[in-house]
Amino acid sequence: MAPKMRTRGTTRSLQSSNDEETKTNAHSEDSPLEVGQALRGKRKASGSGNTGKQESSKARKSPERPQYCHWLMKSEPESRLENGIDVKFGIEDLKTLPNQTGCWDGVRNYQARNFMRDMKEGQHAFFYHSNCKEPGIAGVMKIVKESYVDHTQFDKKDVHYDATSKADNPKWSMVDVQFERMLKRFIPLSELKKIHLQHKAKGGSLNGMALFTRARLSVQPLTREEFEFVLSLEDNNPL
DNA sequence: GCCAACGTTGGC
DNA sequence: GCCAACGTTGGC
Repeated sequence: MAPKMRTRGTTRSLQSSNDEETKTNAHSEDSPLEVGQALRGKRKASGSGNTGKQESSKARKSPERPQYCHWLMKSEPESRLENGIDVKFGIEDLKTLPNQTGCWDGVRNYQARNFMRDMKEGQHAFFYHSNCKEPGIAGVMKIVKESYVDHTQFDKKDVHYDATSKADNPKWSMVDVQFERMLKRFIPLSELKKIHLQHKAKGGSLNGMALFTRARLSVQPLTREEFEFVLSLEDNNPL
């Protein structure tokens, strides 16, 4: 493996992939849940799901979560220490890994985790730079391995070690991502925000973009329309 | 199951 | 560095 670095909290870190456990498959049934669609308003107390277990109640019957096939994943491109460890991991760092591929570990938020569990091989995700001088979308990556157990949850030395997660029932998952390309130009959050506001007022593709409606989620879904709209901005002049 | 306290995210 | 937004925890 390789280096490892992490991003904050829910965001991720990475290391080269390799699978040790390819078969682990986290997915299992344990499913997830929460949220997805539900969350509408504010978080309802019941939590959204939360902990892996409780959702059981049957409340949710439907395995029906809307099927998304495009994603946005946040990571911090600038150095920042968390428990003495640098969590920096920008798109340039991903390019540096063997095969330009790494595992997106360190996600410790159930909604974000569940979105990763929904990811399918071959789908695309934007690499978003957060908590930095110029936040925004830097490039595109591809999901190259579907969700499996995030080993960092059991590593006491890791920033995202989770003492509450048991080996026989791991809480956290990760996927492997491969760098695909940089955007032709960096699309800053400020520009996306202006467009979002316009679209909210008069209609448009970025009307309900999760980046604004669920700002703190580090792994979020995009509709095809949103994904394509963002890509179309590459050829425009900055707003 | 409710909800106040607490912790984290992440823009600014 | 500040702090608003919001997810999580835990008492009751």
